[in-house]
Amino acid sequence: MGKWIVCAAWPYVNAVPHLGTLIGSVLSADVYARYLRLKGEDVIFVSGSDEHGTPIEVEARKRGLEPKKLTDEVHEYVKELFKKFGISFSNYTRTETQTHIEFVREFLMKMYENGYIFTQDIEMPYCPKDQIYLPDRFIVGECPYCKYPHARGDQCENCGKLLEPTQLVNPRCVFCNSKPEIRKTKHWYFNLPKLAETLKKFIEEHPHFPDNVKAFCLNWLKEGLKPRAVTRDNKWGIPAPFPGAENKTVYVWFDALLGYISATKEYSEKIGKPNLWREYWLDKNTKTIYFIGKDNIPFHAIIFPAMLIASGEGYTLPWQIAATEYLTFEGEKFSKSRGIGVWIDEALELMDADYWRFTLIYMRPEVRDSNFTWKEFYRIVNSELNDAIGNFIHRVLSFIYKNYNGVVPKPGELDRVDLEYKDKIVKAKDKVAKLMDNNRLKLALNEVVNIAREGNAYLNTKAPWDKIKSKPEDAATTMWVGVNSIKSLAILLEPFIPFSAEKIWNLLNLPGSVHEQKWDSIGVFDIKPGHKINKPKPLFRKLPPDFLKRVNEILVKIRLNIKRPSVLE
RNA sequence: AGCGGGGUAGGGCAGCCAGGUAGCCCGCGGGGCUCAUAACCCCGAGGUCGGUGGUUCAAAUCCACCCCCCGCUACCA
Repeated sequence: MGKWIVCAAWPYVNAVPHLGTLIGSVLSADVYARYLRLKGEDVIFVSGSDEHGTPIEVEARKRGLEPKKLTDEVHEYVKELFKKFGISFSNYTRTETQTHIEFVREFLMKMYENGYIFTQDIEMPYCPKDQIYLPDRFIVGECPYCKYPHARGDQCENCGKLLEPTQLVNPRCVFCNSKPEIRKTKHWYFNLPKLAETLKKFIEEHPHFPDNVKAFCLNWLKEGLKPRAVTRDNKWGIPAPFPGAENKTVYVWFDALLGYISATKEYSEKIGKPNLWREYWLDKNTKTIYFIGKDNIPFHAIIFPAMLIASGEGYTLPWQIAATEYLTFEGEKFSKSRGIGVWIDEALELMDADYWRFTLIYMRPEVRDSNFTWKEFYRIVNSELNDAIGNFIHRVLSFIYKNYNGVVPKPGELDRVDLEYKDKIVKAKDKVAKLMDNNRLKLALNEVVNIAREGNAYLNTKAPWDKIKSKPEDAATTMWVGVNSIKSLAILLEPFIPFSAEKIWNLLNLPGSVHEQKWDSIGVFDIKPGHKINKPKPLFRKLPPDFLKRVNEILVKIRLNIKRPSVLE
């Protein structure tokens, strides 16, 4: 048994997360954390709301609110949604907690004391009307190359050229359209180049990072690391701890990444063992795994390890980075402003959590972007979840219920077909585990569905509905194998669809909870003859044939009626 | 533009790192079954594996170039 910290990227709470955010970080991490627990590992699973930074400050200002008021409400709302999705966090917190703020300030001071922080004056565009310094992309103007009038300060979306804000013709503040002026300001920088060699070694010699993460990072390193500003002139954020930096705040990335540690610390405090977090984070044998989207790789594979090293405290460095590609929605990018996509609160109004968990993992963008379509959603719910899994379970349980009064019959000797099916389940235990270990959650789930498919084929081959008349002992054997395989199936399904797995456990009338079972008990057929099961009822319902025609209309209604925090209206 | 990843039957995906007559699910055509939620099972049709060239006895797999999609390019997070 080993110590694990499972980390899910912190959702930025300027809005309700959409399905892509869910599958990329929080949901994938939950599946993995649940799997580890079944394996008997010692797991702390953390995440939280990332609530600082310019976009939130601006979003709040637009609504005439204090940023804290905005994030207070959105945080509570999102936290509750994740609970409904069955995300089994040890601690889901936020970056505005006292624990986090103090931790970040102390941590950055250690980096400072160790000589990794220096200051530099730079010139930044400043909006005199809004009284904020403007990041490049918050300045718009005409592209000097293609004359596109809405080019951003970092890049023209029309011609794709990379730009400097000073190149824009007629530059304007994206919020109020005033002309930005250039002001000089002092900032505190993290001396990344100082760690270039150490980081190169860390990544090159890393035994677990996937090839794409390695290649990406080594390329970054090859081009040379640049110092990175740790401070911002924003009002909203954690006050920078450095001497002379009293009016600055901490750049949101240096704050959010440390949340993984501070959330563990807070968890320790909550359970009354305030020093427990050290036993995890300061132990080199603790495995930390980060579930993130592909855009986040450099922050987790380079900047975060660099910070951990610079602190000099001996924190355990990332053990694995499980980066997903992107989920698109009906062929387009999710877009809040254009209303493209489904947001996780709306999703729950439409279907229960397990339907989403199942379909999203089934579509998980593991090696390339994948596309969410309602057609595919409909197909996966109806043919995979319902027909393959739900129906297999229901056929076995209702057969036992009707023919044996719900009592598991006494099996005869297992024949070749019985043994072959049992063997498939035993093999699936290792097959699924191996895929999970390699972060191929989608393929792992597919293997689990295969067990149900094989189960259906097994039933057809054995035809207990005939045998119960001609050779009752054989029908009894089939049902004993069937009910035991369903027990294994429940455990295999637990990481993916925990609510339904628990329902199966209850239908089987087994003691305790499926969540507390052991992975190694998969393939162990220990339900004894004479065991009484509960009255079966179908686990899932199918989407109606007109679903695809009606889904947009349904969604419109959901959007009209949904109760979001007032700050988001 | 540079760097990274991807392009495999109508749809969704695996195989590629360790080359050996292309595999899974859905859909489609045919058959079977009737325990089960019109569910289940079996058989079949359907692909010159983005393009071109190369290495090799043999290339989806290795190499080169090209086309298309996605991401990153350090002050969005």
